[in-house]
Amino acid sequence: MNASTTIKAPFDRDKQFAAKRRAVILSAASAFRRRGYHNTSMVDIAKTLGLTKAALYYYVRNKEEILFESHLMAYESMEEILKSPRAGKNGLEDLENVFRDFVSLLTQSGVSLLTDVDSLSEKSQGVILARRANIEKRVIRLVELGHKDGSIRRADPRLQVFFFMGALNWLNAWFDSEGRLKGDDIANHFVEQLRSGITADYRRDE
Amino acid sequence: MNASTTIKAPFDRDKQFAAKRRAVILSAASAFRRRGYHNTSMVDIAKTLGLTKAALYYYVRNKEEILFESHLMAYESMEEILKSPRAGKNGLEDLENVFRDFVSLLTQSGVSLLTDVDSLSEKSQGVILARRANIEKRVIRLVELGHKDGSIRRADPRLQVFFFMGALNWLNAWFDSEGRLKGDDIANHFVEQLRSGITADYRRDE
DNA sequence: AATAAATTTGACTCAAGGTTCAAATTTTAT
DNA sequence: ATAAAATTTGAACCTTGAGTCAAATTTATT
Repeated sequence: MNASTTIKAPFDRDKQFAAKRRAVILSAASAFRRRGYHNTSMVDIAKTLGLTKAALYYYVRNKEEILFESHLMAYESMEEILKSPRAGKNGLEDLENVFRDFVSLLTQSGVSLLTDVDSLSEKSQGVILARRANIEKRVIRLVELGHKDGSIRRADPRLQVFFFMGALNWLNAWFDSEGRLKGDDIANHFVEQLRSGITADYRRDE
Repeated sequence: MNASTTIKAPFDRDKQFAAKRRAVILSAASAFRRRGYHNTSMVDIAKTLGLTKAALYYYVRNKEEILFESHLMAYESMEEILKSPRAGKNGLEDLENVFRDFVSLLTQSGVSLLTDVDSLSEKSQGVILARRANIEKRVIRLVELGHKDGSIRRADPRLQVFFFMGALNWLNAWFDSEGRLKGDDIANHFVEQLRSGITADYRRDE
């Protein structure tokens, strides 16, 4: 087993380190989501991990880096969803699938969608906003696809996207304070409302 | 004109003071909305008003009070909208009117809907959250009204409301960085999407 | 013009919290 | 068992920004 340890050891180390670093960020991100970045101190973060403030600096350069990585983690997950095929029979269904996965991600995986971009340095801000813009653009493309194949009503795609992306971001404010709701139920409900709104009847327009 | 000044003077004073105080809060609220509460210093607020930090304390007790009043101002405007009759011919139309007014308020009046409740003292937090809950409850009632009169599809009214209230809060993140959009256009678009979602065709469900 | 009241300011205090670092502790390798 | 590397800590430092206050300035009153 010596052979295996000497070979696996350094690999394990890096993995352990990466895992712990990830734990730090996930835990912090969750706190940021609930209480906000500036209302969460490094001591808070350390305590919930059973560590000391100073120990955090073994895993991250500074507090801002945690915020940066938190944002990144969420966006990477969302990009992952956008990459996966899961194609329906038209643009609308594709969009529904993506949106459902977004909601499930945010209600079940522990990944947090944050909004505080202004607490980042100018540089990081640029990276994060670009990332977000990229995701938005891809979602907008899905909508435009739906326009073309006739599955989605024609209108300013940008506005259409902003409207329902708001529902995702607003989740932070109320989800899990309403513990009785299952993530999947929310996802299904939201998809339905994304598609058909709230009207009961069939008439288009006035 | 002496007679008028002696009579009007004390009244004018209070009015001027109140007006200036209001200006402080509105200006600060706008900055809070764009940059966030903690990324806006008292010096920042003072500077945009052509004042000194110390002068602000002539108008408010402390920074938190500004945040509190900012929240309050938005919620009062929203309650105002909810109070006004403007009744349509069913629950859905009532809701549409309210929602349209909400969007117009937030895109045109300078009133800002903030989300940072955690930076308030426990006491103020209670007041603000109660206020918000009250507004939500009234909107939920409108939805339930629509359920009863058959104008709104039956589903968990809470979830229905959370979905489209998200669109309001998300406005902060993108509106006025997209300067070319008129507030009324957004309001109309959003009402349409609130009602009918984005699907192009008439079929209900699958 | 003189006085009083209202408003604003500069200079200061103070606390909170992010960051550093040398030393202590724990874990791994030989 | 011992040395080396990795991890954690306590005790500081340091910056930022909120809040205070007596004095200065501006505005209103007689």
